[in-house]
Amino acid sequence: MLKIYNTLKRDKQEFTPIVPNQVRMYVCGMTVYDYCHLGHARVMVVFDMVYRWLKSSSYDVTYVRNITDIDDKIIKRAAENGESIHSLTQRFIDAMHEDAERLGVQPPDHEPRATQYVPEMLAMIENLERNGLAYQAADRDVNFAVRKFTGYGKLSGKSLEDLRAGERVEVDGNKHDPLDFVLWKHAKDNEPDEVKWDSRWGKGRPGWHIECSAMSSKLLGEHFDIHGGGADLQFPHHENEIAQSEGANQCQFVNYWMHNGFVRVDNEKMSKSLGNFFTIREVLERYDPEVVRFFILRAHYRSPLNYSDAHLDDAKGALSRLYTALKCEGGMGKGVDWNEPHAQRFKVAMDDDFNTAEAIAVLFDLANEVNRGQSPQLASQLRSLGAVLGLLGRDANAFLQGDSSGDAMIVAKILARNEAKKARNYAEADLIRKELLEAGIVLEDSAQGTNWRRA
RNA sequence: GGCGAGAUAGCAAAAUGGUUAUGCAGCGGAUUGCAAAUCCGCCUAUCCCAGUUCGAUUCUGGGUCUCGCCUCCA
Repeated sequence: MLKIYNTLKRDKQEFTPIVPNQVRMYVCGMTVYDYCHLGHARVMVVFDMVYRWLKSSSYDVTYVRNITDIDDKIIKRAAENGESIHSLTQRFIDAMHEDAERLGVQPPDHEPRATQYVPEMLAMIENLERNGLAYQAADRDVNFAVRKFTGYGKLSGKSLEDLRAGERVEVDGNKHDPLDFVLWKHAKDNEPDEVKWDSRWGKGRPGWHIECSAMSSKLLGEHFDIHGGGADLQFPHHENEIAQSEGANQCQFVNYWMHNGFVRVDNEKMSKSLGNFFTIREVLERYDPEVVRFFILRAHYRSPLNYSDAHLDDAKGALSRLYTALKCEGGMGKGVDWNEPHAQRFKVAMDDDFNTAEAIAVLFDLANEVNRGQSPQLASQLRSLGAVLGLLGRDANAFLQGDSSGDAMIVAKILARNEAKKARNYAEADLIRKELLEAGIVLEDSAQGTNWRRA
């Protein structure tokens, strides 16, 4: 029985889908005005893992991850670049897809873009206005009246009083309450036509939060199972989504809220505003994408994850151990035998709020068994369990030898060394091995011959 | 200031009211021409102070420290 930590209840709960055997899941994706960084990689990988586990558990899953392709930063960046909004966002959407694919992230079932759902957003805002929860202010922005929605703060555990006491909310004279947030931004003269849509409140563009409410209810229905995103979206974004969706549709919005922890650098949140981020592509220049995926999944999704080269080096070594065990596999994985003890432990771990750290520990125990008995069956099991997490999909040597440029030279050196060994010229043999080691090539002699891998 | 999360061995990271986490690193042994890989064995741990308990790293209370949200953020 799957249990999920539900932010809404602050507790692990048994997962019961609204419709038996079906799961509808929405995850907040990226705002596309720049390359994705490692924090974005974590969201994509974590919810990809959730998606895979749900499917592996025989659920029929509909997974939606949106793309925010209209917002202040996008407008600003496009203006700076002297390029159109569409050209800018398309460029970074393409880059995001490239990054995601390299990290082994499966495409969601739907990837809606905000700009394609403006009519749905306007319809929702009309609903809110009809229900007395939205108003057009003097500056012609349409705002959500936070005070009119009972239950505001139930996700983030904040009360309106607490929030007001914060005094960090900038006072906007046009809002009835400083905490009211914008649903529809009135068009400014200096903005390009590309970001202006007609509406009964005048030309304008959507606020940030409304897109997720509109797109999720359009694609998944007004009431669905799982909504996820980074922990920083809990407030205000997800809180506001709840207010909008429940305010407009008059029914429960989401049953289970999931939030993943941050990627940190030197114990600090990795973020664009702090400037301490590494883009996915920067990291992938130096590390194998599977190492990065493994690094992310080795921690529990709700825990903080410190990024450093040392930690990625460590992950690389650990993943190499798993691939080394795979060398004795006969064919490729034949599917998981769920009755096998390791698979059962794996399942228990995954069903316990997606405890991938524990599940991966089981993989290492299994690798040890494989190595002890040189069992192709268990090796196949290891590969198949890895596949459930989107790991261990490659040929063992392909992973261990990595970039195969220079293969011919390596093979030639190994042949020369074997000749020297045959002639009992160990000084020469060791010299060749040392040379290769300095080039990052480690040799492994065995009864079957000499194998090599990259250090 | 308000609200929330967390402190586990050299590093990383799970779990648990009593019994091996796991990976990397380290130490000893097997194997090897020597190595590497692998196997066997070992070493390091639960922030501090009270309380509950036969027994707490785990539960409760207090403290210290760290991180996050309260402003755009995955």
